[in-house]
Amino acid sequence: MESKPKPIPLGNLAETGADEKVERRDAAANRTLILQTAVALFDEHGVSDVNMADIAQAAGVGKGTLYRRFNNKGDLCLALLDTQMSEFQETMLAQMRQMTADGETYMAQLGMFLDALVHFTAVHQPLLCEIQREGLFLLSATLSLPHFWQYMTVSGLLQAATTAGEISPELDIAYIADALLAPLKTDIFRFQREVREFSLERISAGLRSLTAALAAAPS
Amino acid sequence: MESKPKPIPLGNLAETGADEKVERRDAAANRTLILQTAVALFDEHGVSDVNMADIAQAAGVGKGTLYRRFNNKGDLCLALLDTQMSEFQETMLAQMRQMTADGETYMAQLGMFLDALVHFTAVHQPLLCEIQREGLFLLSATLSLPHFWQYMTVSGLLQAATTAGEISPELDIAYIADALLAPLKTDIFRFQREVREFSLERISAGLRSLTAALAAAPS
DNA sequence: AAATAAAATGGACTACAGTCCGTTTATTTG
DNA sequence: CAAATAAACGGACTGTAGTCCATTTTATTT
Repeated sequence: MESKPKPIPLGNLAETGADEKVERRDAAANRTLILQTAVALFDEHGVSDVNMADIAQAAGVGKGTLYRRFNNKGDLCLALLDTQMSEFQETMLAQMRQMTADGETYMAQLGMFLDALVHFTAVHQPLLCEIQREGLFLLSATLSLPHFWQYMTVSGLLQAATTAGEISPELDIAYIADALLAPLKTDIFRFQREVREFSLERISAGLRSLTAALAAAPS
Repeated sequence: MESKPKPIPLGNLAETGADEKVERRDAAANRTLILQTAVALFDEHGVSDVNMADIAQAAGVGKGTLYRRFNNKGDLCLALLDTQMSEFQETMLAQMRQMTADGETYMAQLGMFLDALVHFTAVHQPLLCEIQREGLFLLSATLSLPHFWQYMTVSGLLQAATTAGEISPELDIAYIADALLAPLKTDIFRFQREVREFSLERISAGLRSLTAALAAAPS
């Protein structure tokens, strides 16, 4: 368990190593072609109404080529979200650093993070929905990138809060981190938005009330 | 919003009305035949390794017949779970009545209910997994039966706890009820069990710590 | 520049979900 | 009991995900 007050998620979410073989020129060209085509189709018809065959055809490549780059639609969507996830991450880290400098509590930082995450989830819902449809979530923890770094951030902040005495040391941080993020999984999030018709503010407030309860409970 | 201290979920989960047309004899026979066949196949190969065509063939009926009774695999699994859900429900209601009689708090009852639900989820995980795979969850709130009555129970208890002054009246009960149930959705539950390797006790304890925090926080 | 090896390509192919509709069977009515 | 009607039936059919592999393209070596 990391006990550093400041969690440091991985930098670039897509390529981790340095010894990665360079991609052949035609392959690289096709990757960008596919991504651009996918964006165009998604914009026109909506993410859920576009299938892999459509993308392959529109991009003028075979299905084999498409699947060579992206194992499934979720994988492709993950690639489309990569940049924005990195930016969001950067912004959050900066904000948290600032708040620490301003003497704000870690639980306050957690509240801020969850608020921001609610908005991020709302904005990117269609892509996140596809990303989460796959078993991506299950594969060896490391592989659901979105959940992974969200989890790292939340558990890092909870750990820091524990060390700082803001919450009880009895709490199971690993569990609580998952549990706080659970209602932001797209199926539940969509259910709350579309069926229960909760506003984003209501969802944010609900999550905050949970963190507030944790902070207020006796150790 | 129901403010009764005791939530009363619907009795029989499958058939609600009284004016339901009687099923033709061959249809009824096929339904039981299909269900029995499905159970046998599920037992032999595991729920996830059996598809609808397999079931139809093993039962000696056409796919059309199968789909006429059950819209999809999740629907079929829901039918298989119907009895056990009703029993679980009955047991819980009885237990809660007893606890109320013994002067236990509603939040204590909530803890008990969540504990039991963790075990129920673990035992029936494969079926629940199929049930939740479908958009069943999304359709008009009423239609995800498992979630629906779990939600009714939890929100009912929270409401009662509020009235009894056990938790802050500021809390958004509808939100909290969803949020407490969210980590028991099968994708997250399986992730915690299989990847994080959490024990059932750890999961129960984690949920309890959340309810405890709610109960302990000032109003 | 030609030969070779490795990687990439396209589209046919398999597998499964779910639909459709012409035929059969149970039930009701006369 | 026979005819009429409505429900149920079976399996062919469509649509989509994802795999496979013979062929083509790129990069490397001589």
